[in-house]
Amino acid sequence: MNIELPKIEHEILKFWKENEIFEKRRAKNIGGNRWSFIDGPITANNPMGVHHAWGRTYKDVWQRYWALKGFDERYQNGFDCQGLWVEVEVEKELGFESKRDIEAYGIAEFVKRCKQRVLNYAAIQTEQSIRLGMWMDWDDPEELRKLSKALENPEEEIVYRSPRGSVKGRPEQIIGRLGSFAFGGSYFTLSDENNYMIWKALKICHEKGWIYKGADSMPWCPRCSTGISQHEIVTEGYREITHPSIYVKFPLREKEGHLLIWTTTPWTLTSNVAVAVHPDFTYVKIRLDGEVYYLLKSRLGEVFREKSFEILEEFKGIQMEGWRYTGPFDELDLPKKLRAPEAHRVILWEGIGENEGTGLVHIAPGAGKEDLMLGKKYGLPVIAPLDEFGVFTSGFGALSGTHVFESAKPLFEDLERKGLVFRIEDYTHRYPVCWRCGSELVFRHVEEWFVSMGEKLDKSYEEITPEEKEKNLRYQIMDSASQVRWIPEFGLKRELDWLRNMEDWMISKKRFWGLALPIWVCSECGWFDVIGDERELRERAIEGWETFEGHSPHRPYIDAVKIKCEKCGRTASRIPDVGNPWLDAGIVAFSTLRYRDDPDYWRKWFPADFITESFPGQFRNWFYSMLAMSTILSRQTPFKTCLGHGSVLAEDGREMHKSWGNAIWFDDAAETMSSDVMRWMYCTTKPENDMLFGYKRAAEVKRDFFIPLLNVYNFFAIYAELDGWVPKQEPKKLSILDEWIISKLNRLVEEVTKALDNYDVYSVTVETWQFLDLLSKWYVRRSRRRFWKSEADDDKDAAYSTLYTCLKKLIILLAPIIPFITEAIYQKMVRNAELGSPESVHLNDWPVADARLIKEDLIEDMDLAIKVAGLGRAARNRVGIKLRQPLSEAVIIYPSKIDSLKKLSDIIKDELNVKELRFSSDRNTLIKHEVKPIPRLLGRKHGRIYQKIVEKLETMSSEDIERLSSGRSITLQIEDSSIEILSEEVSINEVPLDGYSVMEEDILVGVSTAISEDLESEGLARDIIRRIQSLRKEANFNIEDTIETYYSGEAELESVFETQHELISAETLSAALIKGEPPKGAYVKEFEIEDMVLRIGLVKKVKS
RNA sequence: GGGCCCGUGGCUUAGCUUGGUUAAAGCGUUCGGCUGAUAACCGAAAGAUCAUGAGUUCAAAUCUCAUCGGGCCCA
Repeated sequence: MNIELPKIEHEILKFWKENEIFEKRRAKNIGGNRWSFIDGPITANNPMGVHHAWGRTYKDVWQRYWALKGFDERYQNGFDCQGLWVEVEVEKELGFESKRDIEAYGIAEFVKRCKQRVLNYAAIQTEQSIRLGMWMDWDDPEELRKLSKALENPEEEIVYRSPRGSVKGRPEQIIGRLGSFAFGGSYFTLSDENNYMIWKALKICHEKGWIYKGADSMPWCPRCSTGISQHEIVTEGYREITHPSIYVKFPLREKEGHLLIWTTTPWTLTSNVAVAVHPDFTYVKIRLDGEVYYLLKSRLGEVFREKSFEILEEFKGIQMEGWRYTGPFDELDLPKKLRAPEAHRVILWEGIGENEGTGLVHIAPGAGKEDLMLGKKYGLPVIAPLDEFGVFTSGFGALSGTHVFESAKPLFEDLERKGLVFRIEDYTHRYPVCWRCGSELVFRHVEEWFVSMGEKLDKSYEEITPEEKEKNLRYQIMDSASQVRWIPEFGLKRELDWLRNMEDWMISKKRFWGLALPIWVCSECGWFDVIGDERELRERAIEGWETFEGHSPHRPYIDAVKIKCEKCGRTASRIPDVGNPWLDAGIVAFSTLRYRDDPDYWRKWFPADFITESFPGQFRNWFYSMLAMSTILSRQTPFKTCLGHGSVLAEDGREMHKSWGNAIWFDDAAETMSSDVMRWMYCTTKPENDMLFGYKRAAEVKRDFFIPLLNVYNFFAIYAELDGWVPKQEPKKLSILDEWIISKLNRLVEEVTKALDNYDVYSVTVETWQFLDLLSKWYVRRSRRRFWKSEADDDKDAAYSTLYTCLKKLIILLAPIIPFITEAIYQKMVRNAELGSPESVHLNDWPVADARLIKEDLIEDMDLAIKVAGLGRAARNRVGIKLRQPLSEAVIIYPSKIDSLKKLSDIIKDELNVKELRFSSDRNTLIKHEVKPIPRLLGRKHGRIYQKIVEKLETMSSEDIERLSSGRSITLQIEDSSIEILSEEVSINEVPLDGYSVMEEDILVGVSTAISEDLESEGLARDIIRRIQSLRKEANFNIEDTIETYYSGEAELESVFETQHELISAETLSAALIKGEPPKGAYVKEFEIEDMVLRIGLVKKVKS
């Protein structure tokens, strides 16, 4: 088989489609045990990336695995459809700059564009996912594109071919029902059911009193008139900017002097309410030029520089708490109205740093995130100075109507007039900007809708009582999270940590394309209610229903519907906000499992056995929103096991970026390295680590795993075809090598099954790779001669049968991970050989290990034999005798295992190319001790007679050597005197016996190095055989062709052809060895063997 | 400011839960060998202060603490 993997994959995709293999697998499993998987929706806003492919590989691996085990599954992919990301892309398409452009364009038209974009990218992602090998209940991508186009003619009825049959209707209605049970196919979070299901959940929250209108201070782009999320800032939204910073004096009311504060956003001074100090830092009261100031001691040098000042007092920040001061803009209407002047005081905050400013931080809850948090804590008023375009609202005197970007100058002039300026200077810092238009962001106070998470109680989760939990969603969600098996385990810790700290869930977003939040508010009295579903809305509608009817629950049509205020009797309208998109994704364990229309179905599939997603972000996004929704609706977890994985980085260890030139597009990767290689790369990465993805690694994986796999198959295929071998019956007699690899195989089946049951595919790749390695590098290598044999005996049949079984089981085990190449091998190998075998590798049953076939002893012994072979080769290597040269014997010293190793003698003999194998438990069979005097000790001690001692030592008896090497001393007779030699006075080395080379590692192996004439001639014969074989190949003869061999050359070589006649002709399939010139047309070549010339000619013998 | 993950030969990683011989593997490098599976294979060699420091212990890559560096998240 060739190794152009992408080409094979396209063929397999065609095969699956034409033969409806996936449909057959599903049909086969219907009614079986259920395995429930819920797909975390992929945002259908751009093409799929290689980072998506990691998680999607996991998803497919386990869906396929449980399918092979006969489990019934749902196979529903999900697309995330609503939210700002889609809006932004559509705005770019249309060349829009701000929200105002959208309003001018028309919300209905804009929303239509968003739907179209989502459908188009869902189509592309569907195609890409199919290319990756994902088996899902896919909508036809062309049909999705058709829907997208059909939106241009909204009134025209069309026919949509859904996976479960054709349906007719207006495009908007069809789109609203995508993914429904009647249609089949992927779920889309824009579907009517998904949206209404969220309504139901929100209504439950409202009934429990958890929905409220609150306020948050968020980064805001005055130009685009929209809030920017923290995430958008972090990814690409900081720039070095120089601003005028100002030191301002806040006069104290009941004490002498001023608080000295510092800010880089002077416009926020208009909304100042308090001043914060760090409770533990040291502050000082100082005098400078006759004025008294308070500030952080460690900032003195920076703030006053060379000026001379006098420290009057030192104290901790906590002592300043409650000091009252006069604010810089207390005369303005709005601060007065909101009673800011009365609220001014010093508060405590541990978030203050020591590296900039004065250590006194001016706090404006209407213009800063932390400010608002502190304001809440201390019950401070909130002054919001800017409207949505960044202009000062009324109530700010001369500043009203001024844009925030133009406000610095008038502000400074005003402060100068009041004598409150200490110093103004430029300050450069990293400042957030809008990633779309580059405008500097401001923090703006906005009213938003929240779901209360419940009070953060001042004790650990374990200590929360059932009564406390009853009212507190936060701890209820923790209960749910604790029911999950998190992989890796630290997932639970992280999720609980997030839940412990999280603020109330802000569910509103002031945009256009998204969930229509089902909150209706009376503009007169402020009463509000949450609508729970479409029927309730219809019942309570007092106007606008006709406008809405027939539309999906999206803006603008839903906004037409009004209900009656139950408090004052006037009209209540829907709030214009759309929902946080994590509501959309969080509800899918209910919306897609038919919670509303078929509770039995829901109970069957809920909770999911398994979900898997990339870690970054999901603890606060999908994992969280799933848990939250499910806790609200059912007080339990929606998924039992959650497998998380890291991020995909480029091969240089950095994030992939188009502009850095290190990004790899999914489509390119699939067509260059192949989907199987990608999938294997993902599965060979430990999920908790980030992975480095690139073509270099892909080439490595291909070379190390895919090519050996194909080589083993090719080896099998070549000979099986030659012999016409097909699996018929159980082989009569397995060789010891067969039994060994079958043991390994069954053990592998056990281990792979266990690992996949445990959601650990990494171990599967390790185990299968090791098995393939042994199969290829030991079993096949050692078995080659069995396949070459010309006669079809039982041993040959056993070899075929064993290799066939190993390959077949191996590819079934690997099928979930690399579904293409395993299918390709299966089709060629199994389908041709076994009548009635399943049509596809994926239609097989998962292999079951036969424990009786696992021979632990044999596995151990073979490991040892492999080691012995290695040591033997190393011993030969050491004295430079090449492996082609036969030797008379090898000796193995390993007392404990001699008997079991004897069974493997033939294998070891052949591997080491020795005639005999000798076993012994006596090391002295191979080595002797060599005793050498240590001159430094003996020479000094015995002086003159030292030379005589040396002589004596050279000829000493083996008993004496033995005494010395065991640590005892000996006595030498020299010139009538007895000399005692201590073992410390000599160095004792182990050396091989003459005629042997040895190698030791736990086990001692030696080979005899003496080469007789016969052995030498056989070695030469092997050299000659090798040359003839390579010539056969060069001549393109078939493996089974018989030849005539002509030779001439140096006499010594010529004589080998006579003495080793049989060996040479048998090995090379030579019918005759003929001395002399070859005839014309022969394939001729000249060689050199050990500096001797040999000329060989080959002629193919025509078959009679 | 807080939480979590990671740091092991030139490169990529295993080992850490449960401390115990000489820290394991692949790639790369060098030398030698084998080969009718050949886009392979086998043997050997060189190559690691296991991020740093302290502690616990008879014994630490492994447990504890601190520091440094990379990453994720929260504030």
